[in-house]
Amino acid sequence: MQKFYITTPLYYVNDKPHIGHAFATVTADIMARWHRLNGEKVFFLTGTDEHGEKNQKAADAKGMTPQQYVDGLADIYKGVWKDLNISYDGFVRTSSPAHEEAASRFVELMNKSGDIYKGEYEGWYCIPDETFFTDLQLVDGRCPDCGREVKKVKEESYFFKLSEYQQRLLDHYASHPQFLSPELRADEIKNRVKAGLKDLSITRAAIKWGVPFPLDKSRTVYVWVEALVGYLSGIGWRSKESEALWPADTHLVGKEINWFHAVVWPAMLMSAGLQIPKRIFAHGWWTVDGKKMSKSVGNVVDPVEMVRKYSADTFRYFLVREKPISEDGDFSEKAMITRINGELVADLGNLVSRTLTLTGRFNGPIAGRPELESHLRLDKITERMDRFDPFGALEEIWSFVRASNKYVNEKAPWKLEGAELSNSLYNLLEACRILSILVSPYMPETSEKLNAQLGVSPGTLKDCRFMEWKGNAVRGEHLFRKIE
RNA sequence: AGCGGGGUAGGGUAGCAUGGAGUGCCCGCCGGGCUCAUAACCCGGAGAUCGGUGGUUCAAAUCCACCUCCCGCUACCA
Repeated sequence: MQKFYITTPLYYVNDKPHIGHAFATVTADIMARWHRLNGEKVFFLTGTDEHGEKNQKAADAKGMTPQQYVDGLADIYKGVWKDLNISYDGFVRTSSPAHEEAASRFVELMNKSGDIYKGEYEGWYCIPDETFFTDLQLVDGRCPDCGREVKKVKEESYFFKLSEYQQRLLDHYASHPQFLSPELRADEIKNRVKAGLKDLSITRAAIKWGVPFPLDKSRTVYVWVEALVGYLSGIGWRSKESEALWPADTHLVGKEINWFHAVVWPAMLMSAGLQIPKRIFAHGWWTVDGKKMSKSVGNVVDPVEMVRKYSADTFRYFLVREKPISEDGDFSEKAMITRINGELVADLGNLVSRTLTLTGRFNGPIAGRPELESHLRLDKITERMDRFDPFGALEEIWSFVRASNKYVNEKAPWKLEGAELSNSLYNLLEACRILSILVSPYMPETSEKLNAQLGVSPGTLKDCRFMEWKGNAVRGEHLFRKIE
């Protein structure tokens, strides 16, 4: 059986999830559900990145231990994913003992390869922000975040010989064109790697809330290096199951963390002697009402509120329908309402509604010839999904919805009777049944409702063709409520 | 500054690699049809000097050069 292992980023838990987190997680969920429909052995991992100074300080301020503090945050994430109907198979937390052990073991493997050495890190440090910057990042010699003065700091540190992997990385990119996805991000990474790689400092002396560095327990492992290992610890690295799942098929990541996944992570895996994931897919960002989302502007979109207001299915639908996964796009409730009323209510909901009303008026057996089948482009839908394009697949699915609505107008079943009426109903009912399957990764609850009204059991991709009608259709409530 | 991406009807996009009538899609607008359907559905129409200038060519949204505007990334900030 074919397997499919997909991950979301392990979210840094400095706050509750916003639309960006929801977008990545919903997208990964849709892909996971799609591959399950295809009969594959799927493992869908998400989780939280919980170490680092920020969490330690936040915990101190609340008089809690860091562990207590991040426990609460991890629960918030899990709660939101439940609200959004996320079907994850694993949830990895970087503060868990299993993860710490895995991270430690990983560092030891890198060390065995001779890729770790002790050196000195030098950088510009902004004391109030507690952040290091490189020469390039400074703005007029000052902190790019707060504009205050920075201080040159030297710190003893262990390094990973990232620079030695330049050629192997470039070779890998060349021989695995899909690895850097989407294409428009590929050159960005290739050119930067071509320009040369610096070794990566992988320990922190000052940060206590982290995984102890195995070669020198007075330090902790740099959070990034450690968090990446979460993709292994999250599937129980070195267990039988993890052997069958690795390498990951897709790491879905935000474009801002593409570097770590497309450069640092494969180099680390090469060093540790492990296989490289098949695809790193960098997704785009959301603006909100045309503006960059930020707390200070106060336009942060809360997914929980959207679910409460519009339902999980409609919010999920909007997130993947409004823009291509790889592009940036704008979120507004107005745009969402337009999509709900126009595409869900008027296209899909209306198709089901008119089909079931017409069916309800007919008493005879339902059978016919597949006249609508040529409008169903399952090959195109599958091709889009294979390219990690659930947005494009939705376009194809909707062209079938439109063709079906058109079929109703052309056939005018209300004027037909007998075998011709039966034939038109057959086509519409089969179209609805197939649509229910195709839409299920995006809107699982809607698919269930539709199946119940059609009187059919959930199908798989194999059932997405016109067969004999075997359902028992009874008109029920509207699938979607129009937003006035 | 370096590297990368982009500027196509009122808005959003596809098309560009392999040049061939401004061709497609969604929203909005105008008109018509239908009456099964949540005034939903279907058909038709208006609306674009394809960011600008110059070049290559019989022919440029598409290729080349320059200009201009917007955006992203720039590694120890997760």
